[in-house]
Amino acid sequence: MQRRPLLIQQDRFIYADTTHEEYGIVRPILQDIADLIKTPSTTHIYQVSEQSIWYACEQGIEFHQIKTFFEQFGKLSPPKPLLDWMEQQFYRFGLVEIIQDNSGQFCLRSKEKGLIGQILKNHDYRQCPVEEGEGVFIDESERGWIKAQFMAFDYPVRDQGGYEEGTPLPIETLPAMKLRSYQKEAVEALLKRKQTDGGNGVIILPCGAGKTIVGLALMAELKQEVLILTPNDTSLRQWARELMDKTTIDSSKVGFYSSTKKELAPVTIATYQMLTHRNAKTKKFSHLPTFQSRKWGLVIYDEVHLLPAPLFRFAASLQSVRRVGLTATCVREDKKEKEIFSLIGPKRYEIGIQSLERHGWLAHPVCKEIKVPFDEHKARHYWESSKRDQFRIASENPKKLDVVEELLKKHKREKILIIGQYIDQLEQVAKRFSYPLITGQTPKEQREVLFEQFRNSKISTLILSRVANLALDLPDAQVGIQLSGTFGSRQEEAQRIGRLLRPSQQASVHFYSLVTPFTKEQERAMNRQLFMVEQGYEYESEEWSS
DNA sequence: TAGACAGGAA
DNA sequence: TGAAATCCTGTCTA
Repeated sequence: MQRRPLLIQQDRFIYADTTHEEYGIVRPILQDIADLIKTPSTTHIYQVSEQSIWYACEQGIEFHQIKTFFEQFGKLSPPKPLLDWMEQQFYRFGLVEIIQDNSGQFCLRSKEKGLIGQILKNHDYRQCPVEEGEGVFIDESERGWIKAQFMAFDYPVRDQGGYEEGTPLPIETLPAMKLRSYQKEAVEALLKRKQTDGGNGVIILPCGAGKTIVGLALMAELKQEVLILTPNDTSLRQWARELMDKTTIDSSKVGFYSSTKKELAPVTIATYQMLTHRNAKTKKFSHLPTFQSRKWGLVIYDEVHLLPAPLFRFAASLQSVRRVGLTATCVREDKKEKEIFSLIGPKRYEIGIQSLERHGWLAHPVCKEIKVPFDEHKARHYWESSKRDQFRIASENPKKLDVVEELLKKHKREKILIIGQYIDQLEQVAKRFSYPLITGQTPKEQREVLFEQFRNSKISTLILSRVANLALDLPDAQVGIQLSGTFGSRQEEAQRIGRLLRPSQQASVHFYSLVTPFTKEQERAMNRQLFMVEQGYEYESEEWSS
């Protein structure tokens, strides 16, 4: 009993001993049923959540299998309350369904009597006959709303209502576009159960793994009109470019719907903000109705983790349309994860950096955390400052610049990106090392010029503010130096490392994270690093001394 | 008709 | 927790 790797607690936390010989066996299973929360030294702390269990259900895992797993690898026998709670979650999954009967009417049915009335209080629905439990007829347009209501009470509804077909659109991918094996798998995972609940969901692929390609392949499979929603202008253009390059579609069939142009076309690419915009006086959505007027066969939510809350209503109104969310990061940190689960769909496909690296599609990342202590003067300043200012003071630790100097020397033949969060700090770096700095203030043309020079190796090093997080047109680099980061989001880390990992001739790339030890910044940095740990990599830690 | 810029939003 | 970036609309200029 004693020599087992897992400590399973009643509070849904699981402590895994990473030095244990069996950790390699339990890790993949843990990742299927729980979320990684913290990684202090030789322990990985996981947490079981409602969604992590539903995901397991989705994968076809059964309750008794988890129970056996816990019994086999737990130091102690698993706590009964936890098992009961988990069993309850398994029971909830699939308890409520939406189906379409032979006459085309939608029916919401529950295996448990009274549940529908309890959740949809004050709403009268006509009873519909079911073999077990109870059922009511609902209107097609209510599907999204109803699913969201049930989700609010932790009942995930299995939507088997199928889809309406969109307006046909002839589109093929060009022969030159070869799908990689995992891209093919992703497309199949999404479409495998076309008629029921298989045409929607989330696909998780690391940056640089070709999410757009998966989108194009889906379009070519379905051959119906498409609405593509993206977070910004750059990815808007990116989608258009890829469509032109890799499919048979004519540019007259592709429309931009953004601040400058407002075209609706068989393939329409719009920004999220466009859809969320409200009229200042009437408070009504300015553009939503326009989008609802067309018969889409597919809606693609690019970077679905950025889906803004007001858009959930739009998403809810489009439940009869096939939809796919594309993202590079686990959506699960987001408080809105449940809405994405119920309105876009469950995770259908995920592949990690490690498997892509093994096939040579991504470079091998070497991540190092360098601890840069304050000098005495700054240390005093830090401790005397208010809690509010401490994070920034630690982030802007001037000693970090000395480390940057060392790193620049060490990697002088490689292309380097220096990334930071505070403009003041970045300006200091730019001044000291005489490299160009790009911030949100930098005009677009100037950015492009600098990117081009960097690509041609005319400049070896660029200094970037948060513009780096989502800018798709940023060229490849082999070294990333993170001076400071935001309040510990894995997403940010994912984007920044992903930036470097884009397929390149380089076998490995280096990512350095500069952190002031024993400060607020270090706590946050630990959370950010979870991203790579989750992906199966470890950060090496190093103390810097001058 | 296009672009530049200010101001507001989330 | 807070700073920075982005996108939208409307207005002005050429």
